[in-house]
Amino acid sequence: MDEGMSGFCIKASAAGCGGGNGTGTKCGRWNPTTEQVKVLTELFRSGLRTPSTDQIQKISAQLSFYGKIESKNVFYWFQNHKARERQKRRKVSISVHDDHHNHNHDLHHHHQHKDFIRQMDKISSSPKHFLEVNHHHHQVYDHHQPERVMETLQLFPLNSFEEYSEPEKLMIRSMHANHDHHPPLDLRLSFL
Amino acid sequence: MDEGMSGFCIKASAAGCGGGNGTGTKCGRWNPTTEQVKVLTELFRSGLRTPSTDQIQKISAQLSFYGKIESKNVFYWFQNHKARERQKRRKVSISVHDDHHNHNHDLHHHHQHKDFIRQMDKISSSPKHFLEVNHHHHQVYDHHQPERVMETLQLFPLNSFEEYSEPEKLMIRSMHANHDHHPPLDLRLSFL
DNA sequence: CGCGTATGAATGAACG
DNA sequence: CGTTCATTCATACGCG
Repeated sequence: MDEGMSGFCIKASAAGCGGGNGTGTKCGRWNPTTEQVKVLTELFRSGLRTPSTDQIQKISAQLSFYGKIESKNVFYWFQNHKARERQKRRKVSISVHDDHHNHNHDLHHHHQHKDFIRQMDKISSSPKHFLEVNHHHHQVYDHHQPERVMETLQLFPLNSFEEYSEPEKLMIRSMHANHDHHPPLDLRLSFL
Repeated sequence: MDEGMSGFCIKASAAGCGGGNGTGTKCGRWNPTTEQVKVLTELFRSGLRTPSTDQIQKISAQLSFYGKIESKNVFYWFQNHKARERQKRRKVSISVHDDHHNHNHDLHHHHQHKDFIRQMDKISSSPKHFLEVNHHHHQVYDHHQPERVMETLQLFPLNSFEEYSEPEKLMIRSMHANHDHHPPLDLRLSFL
């Protein structure tokens, strides 16, 4: 995943931040200024927890006055702040009422989705090699599909058998019943 | 994605969760190996976005060769990858443009596209409903604060430049309503 | 100077 | 599906 590629900029590219002025602007990750933090904190304290897109953009635009910032930084900031508050809070609450040992939680599995996921587990965790993922034309209502290839990709040095034909794995897009009956296409990852 | 695909990897993903529990490896959640990620990414790149049940099972069966994996992991992976790609693209935001005070240097910028991509904004939340700066109700966790956030919060002494007028990349995408060119909403942090 | 902590960033899992 | 939650990874920073 190119874009998903993440984590960190490789050091080599470190210079690219603000233009490489050597003033210590590191490009690795956003480092909020105290003013930025102050504003964000104040917004948070004012009750804002999950800003919308517009809010995020406005906020980051404003905060850019104090220094380099991107909207994703604002997004992450709120996500993290909220999460950590909850996290800390949770520790406290655990000790608060640590009773319930017999929690008869009526986990209402109220939707197929969950059931579906539930069923889905365990099905294929055994080391079976050999696959033919057939993939015919998946109807794409998605916008661009650069390449609708994936015609013959094989994932491994095929050598094995596999038998997953249980009748109970009818899930996934159960809502759509979008079943592709094994499309006669086996994908082959040649590069592997 | 873990460790960098740039080679130096950091965390050698836990090897064995499935085999035996002896190693005390915490198997809280699936941690894909780089090979698994590579395959999944390749499939995605090949155009696969919403694999069918059968495809999911086949894929996970194959990927199990590289390590523990369940079908639902594959399912979620595609869901997330698809969603995040869209999300990323959807949030083309403004902050990428100038850095007011710091608009110097335009030397050197030859980053690998990787780095370049990083510069782009991404992520944030998108409004499902018409939004106001005011968020109505949200999760169960936060429902204390006076839910009236800043109707009019401005983050600075309003002398800062509002250079939203860059016709170039300024197409903040807002899928729903809520655009009067300038939402009558300008944040004002009175307390600052 | 080497750690422990705070926090930015990423992503698996799940909800509505 | 888009959004949100939870957990983890990576790193900047401060302490001793």
